[in-house]
Amino acid sequence: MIQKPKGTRDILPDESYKWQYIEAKVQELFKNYGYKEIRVPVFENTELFQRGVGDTTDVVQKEMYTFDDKGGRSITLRPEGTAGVVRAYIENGMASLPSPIKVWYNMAMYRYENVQKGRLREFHQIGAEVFGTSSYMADVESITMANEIFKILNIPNIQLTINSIGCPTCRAEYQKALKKFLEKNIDQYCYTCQTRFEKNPMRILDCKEEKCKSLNQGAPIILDYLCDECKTHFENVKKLLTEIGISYEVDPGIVRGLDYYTKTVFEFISKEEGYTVLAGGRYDGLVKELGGADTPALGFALGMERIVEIYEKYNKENMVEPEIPKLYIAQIGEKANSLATILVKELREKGINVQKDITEKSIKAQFKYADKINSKYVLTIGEDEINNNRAKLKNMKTGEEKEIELNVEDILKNID
RNA sequence: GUGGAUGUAGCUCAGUUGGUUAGAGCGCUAGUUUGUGGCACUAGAGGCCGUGGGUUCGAGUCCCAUCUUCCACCCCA
Repeated sequence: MIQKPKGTRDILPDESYKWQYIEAKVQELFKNYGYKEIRVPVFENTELFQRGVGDTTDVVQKEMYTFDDKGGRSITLRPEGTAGVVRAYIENGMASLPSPIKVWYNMAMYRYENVQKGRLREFHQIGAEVFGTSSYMADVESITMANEIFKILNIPNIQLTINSIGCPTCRAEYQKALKKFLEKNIDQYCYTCQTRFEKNPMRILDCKEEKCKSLNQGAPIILDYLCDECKTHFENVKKLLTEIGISYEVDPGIVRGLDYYTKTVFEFISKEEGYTVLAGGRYDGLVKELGGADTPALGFALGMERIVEIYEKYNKENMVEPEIPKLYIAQIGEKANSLATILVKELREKGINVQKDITEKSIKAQFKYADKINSKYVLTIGEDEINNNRAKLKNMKTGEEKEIELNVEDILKNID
């Protein structure tokens, strides 16, 4: 048996309808916020992610599916959505569209990671990006829309945390100050923290070791180092969020793992599951970095596998129902089959979910099958029915049977 | 990349100190007065016991390796 590659999942029929439900809900919400769908390639030139996501990030350094194609080009399966969308924005001159430009996407991502709870090598993200606004109002609108997702899906216990990581100028200042602070006692920190020092010193502030926690007392905080512009921006975001009644927590420890973020960053964390379901932020420098005009932008992405898992947990009672057939036409004999085939075709053309036997089962087995697939009604056709042009329609739930005329109109009238 | 657990029918799992043709429940297929589902009964199909080595007269059972799945670190959605 050939099995699927590590870290991949099949989404079977008994689950896919839940995905469709969530996707439809989210997409409707996005539409009302003025977002339109964008679809971009699964693979891109490797350089896009190296420059966009950042050469030093873990994602680029050790998690990308990269290979040379037969033409010798270095190709990478997208590990995230933003870089490709930004590339498409630049390449297709979308800057000339009325600003702001809002797009959403729903696509698979690929990261060579070790598999664990809520983490796969192929996973799916729905994301939303806005181009052409540097205003804090865009940050708030984006966070508001994200927040709505959990409301419309009836998912509680989600914590919104926000932070500002400043612009390149103030962040550099901060990192200098932080390193200076950490340097004094770096040999007393745990091993992981020591390895974090060069690459990602801000992570040390998030360490759970008691020893490191106490050493971190009095460490400088990014928020104290923000330049005036970044500071005002963040204050405005917080103020408006409060005004419109969205509760949040400021967590100076949030550092997104992708290099392109600036100013506002945010995460929606499931308290039950302990992982982040949705995350995003502003990336004012990315469009320029990838060769476009200097364009402010921001966005977020949510993990489908994670949100489906949580959705199921909280919606056991009022779970969406899978689509079930309205009618099953049971048949006996060849003539009945011909008629059933025609009826089924015509009813389907009218948009009705109707099933019939295509396995040459006995009448009894046909009824069994109709019951298993939860068909609401069963119409039985045999010689007599064809001759009399009347047939019995059975309500499978109540067991009631009534005789109706054997034509599409009368069938439609009797199956509500 | 590191550490820990796991692997027997489609699914959930039994399988006794290594011993003959590997079991159950559910599901699937068919039948139980030959034109009617759910309940009950009967029968059937379906397993190279994750894979590859080794120990042994003999391995689902013991040893080694490897892969998968799950969990944690790192990192992330």
